[in-house]
Amino acid sequence: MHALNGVKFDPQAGSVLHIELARSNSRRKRKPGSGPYVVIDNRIKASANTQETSSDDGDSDTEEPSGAEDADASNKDELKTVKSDTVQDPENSVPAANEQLERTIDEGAQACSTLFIANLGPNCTEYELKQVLSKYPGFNMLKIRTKGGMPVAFADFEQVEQATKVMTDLQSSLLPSSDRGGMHIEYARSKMRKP
DNA sequence: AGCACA
Repeated sequence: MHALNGVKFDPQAGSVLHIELARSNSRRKRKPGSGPYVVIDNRIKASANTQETSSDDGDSDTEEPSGAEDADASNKDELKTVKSDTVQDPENSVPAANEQLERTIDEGAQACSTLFIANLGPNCTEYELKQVLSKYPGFNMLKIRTKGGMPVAFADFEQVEQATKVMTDLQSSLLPSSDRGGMHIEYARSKMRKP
């Protein structure tokens, strides 16, 4: 099949590559060993290909008296090198100095009163983590969620500074249940962000 | 790197 296609079309036409790829894709559509049900799909693809190839078919057209078929440049595909010379930086303008009272270790995250704790041990319990966090002032509540893999925790505090204190203090610290290194603490991701 | 509840 593919050999016939390559011979039939002239290499000067840029559409050859496109047609060959389409036919090869239709061939790959056949699922090996799937059974006779695939025949319907093959028919549909074959009819579609016939319609596509009929337009570029090399039949001699006597309908047009001018006969300027060679001058038709629709099939010519010139290789154009697309260059983006001017790179516009979208965030070039710095609006103002950040008025953050707290110097955040992770500058990318927005400070908030809820901490996101990850890199916990596989069997880290909420009780164990709560015992550590409850030593700090302003501790509100703790939730542990186990989504398939490793558990993650959310610790909420009264004030942002209190959460920051806990984050900087317990950062990379090991729990008795930790076996994958110290826990990783960030500010919890909030839907409310500065525009 | 991995971000849920209300």
